[in-house]
Amino acid sequence: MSMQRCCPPAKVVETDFEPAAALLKAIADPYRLTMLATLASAEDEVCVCDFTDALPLNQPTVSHHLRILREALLVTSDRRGTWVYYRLAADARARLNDALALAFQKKVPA
Amino acid sequence: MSMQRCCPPAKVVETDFEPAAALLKAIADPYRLTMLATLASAEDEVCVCDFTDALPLNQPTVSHHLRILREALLVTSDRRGTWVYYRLAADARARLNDALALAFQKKVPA
DNA sequence: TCCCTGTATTGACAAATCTAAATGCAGGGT
DNA sequence: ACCCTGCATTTAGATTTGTCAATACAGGGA
Repeated sequence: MSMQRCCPPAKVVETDFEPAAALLKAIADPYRLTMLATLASAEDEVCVCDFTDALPLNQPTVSHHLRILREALLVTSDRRGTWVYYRLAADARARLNDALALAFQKKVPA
Repeated sequence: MSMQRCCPPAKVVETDFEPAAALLKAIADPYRLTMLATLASAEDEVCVCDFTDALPLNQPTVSHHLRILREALLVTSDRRGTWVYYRLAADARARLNDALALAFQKKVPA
């Protein structure tokens, strides 16, 4: 005869996780985490030149990673003269926490 | 004459972010976030068939995403008869929080 | 003005990722 | 034994991502 059902059918969540996934993807890279951690640790702006000096990456690659963080609105940039300084966005940590929380929120009680 | 230095040289963090980045990369996908959220919301195991039914993905693709979560140790699987059930790893949330915290920890006071 | 330095962008390439078709495997029913 | 169903793996193709070389741009100094 027919096999039993596998289980009480579980309800697959229907939230749109595209924005959260995009945000998490922006930080899912060792060099970008290094940049974020440096900005967080500095609690102040950091010159691009510090990254190009310290990281084993060419300057365009550093720019590329910073751009990804910038477009995710996790950092802001400020040019003063020849140099460009990056700063952690004020809500960076909160937005990442929220992305995690979105995935891990418990079932809403009916 | 010589230009001034850009700034008091900022100290770029030297932590190894490879593991944290790998963990974050495992969840940086909308479908995998959906799966995690479903497992978290269910607070119980979920049959693979629920995902293949609910998601606009073919079965091998569902298996692929589940494998990535499994290899990141974010979920566990358990076959019972024909069906395979997935469950959120007990420390999944904690490990992700730790990955974030690693990036955002403040400068250690000297 | 011209040059020089720091940063961003463009273009090209290799590697990784996502997806699906085909196939393999495990376990239950007959 | 055989078949059927659910899931995993393999293979292949398209897209995305990370990297660098070359180039462009911005701003300061001479």
